[in-house]
Amino acid sequence: MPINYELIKKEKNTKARLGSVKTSYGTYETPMFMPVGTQATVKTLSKEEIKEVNAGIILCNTYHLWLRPSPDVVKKAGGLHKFMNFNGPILTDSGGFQVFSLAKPKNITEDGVTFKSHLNGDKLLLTPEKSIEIQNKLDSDIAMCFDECPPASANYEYMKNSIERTLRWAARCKSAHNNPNQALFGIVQGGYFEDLRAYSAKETVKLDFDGYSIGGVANDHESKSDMYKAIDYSIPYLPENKLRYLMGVGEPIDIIEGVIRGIDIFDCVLPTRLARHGHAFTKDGKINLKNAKYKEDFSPISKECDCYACKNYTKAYIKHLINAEETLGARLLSIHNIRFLIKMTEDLRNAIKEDKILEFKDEFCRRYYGEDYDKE
RNA sequence: GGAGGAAUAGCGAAGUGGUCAAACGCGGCAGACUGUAAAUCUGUUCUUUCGGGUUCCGUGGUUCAAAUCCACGUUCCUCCA
Repeated sequence: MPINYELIKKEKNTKARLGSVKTSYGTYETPMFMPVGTQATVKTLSKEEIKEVNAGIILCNTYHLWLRPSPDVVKKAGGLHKFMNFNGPILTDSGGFQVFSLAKPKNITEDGVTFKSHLNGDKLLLTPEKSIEIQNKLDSDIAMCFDECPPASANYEYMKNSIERTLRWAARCKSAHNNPNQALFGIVQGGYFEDLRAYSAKETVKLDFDGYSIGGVANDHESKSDMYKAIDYSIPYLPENKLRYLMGVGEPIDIIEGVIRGIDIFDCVLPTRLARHGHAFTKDGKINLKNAKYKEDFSPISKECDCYACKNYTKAYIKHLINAEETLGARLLSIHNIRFLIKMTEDLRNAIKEDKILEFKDEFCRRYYGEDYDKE
């Protein structure tokens, strides 16, 4: 068994749960946030910096690594871990999200999905078998089934056909999978339709995967309440003894709401992308260091943050770096933002231990959203 | 001393009689970003009590109408002596 999830404790007042994941690189507690490193790099961070923010698993992408440098190069290097010199667990996304971000609906057939390479325009066919073959070669610790990630706005008819196909693809992924050191996760889809989420979850679980994820959320400017419903519709059918992964979600409040609903792991590009765009998470809300008011602010982003950026640099300096497009600025903010989310999941784990998850949420939101939260 | 050329918004630079408060880029000010085609994209950037007001080196002039044409001046650049 490449990974082993153990449920340690259920929180008293919600569906939140504390768990641990045993991997060949050590044991990690959940809930946990996974930084995204699409192209075999958490953008701007060295492996030492990834470790220093106390990241557990990180995520890389099948589609991107397929195009460049190619799975064969990674295999020759000795697998993803050796290639990127990262000695921690790695999850690879299947390219399913690229079905949403790159492909047009007409490019999706029973066989797979036709992409136009974003690098050189080459016509490419990604199938469940191909995705698994690539992930096998990449030798990640957790592979994801190749799914269609349909837009949230898809109608019932489309969504039903889509999840049926994704289920057939999941079965194909499972039979194609032959890397004994790699776990394989199934993906629940179904948009915001209660019966489709339930159906997708039940049928995916029947196929018996090493863990389950909920996909197709936070991808189409949907409302937060819709997104939370999609989780609520799916969770009851997922087994308690397996890891639950909410794909692509990473706004602080969404992580909290996800944890409350029984999610164990999250991934999101937000902390690193926001960093490159000059924004920083703080307990008092998200701030934009590009704003003129930080020009002479010689205090750290957050006095209560234990990250490298906050211990060593001021807002004024980081603002200057961002304004001057110096890479150190993006790097310091990436370290800070990832650490912020990871620290938040550490705090969430403590709150679960003390059965105080709702209090934690209230306290967090009161500071993060200020008066706006009290009005609700 | 002589001959040419140029002066446009914070900067660079289009525009060479009306459709010009003036393209575009940079800079400035804000906003967006959720399994990364994203160190990207969007808005805004003379002034205003939103009716308008005041602009294209300066001063006069031509014209119904001037950033645009004419005269003089100022400054800068190039070449010749």
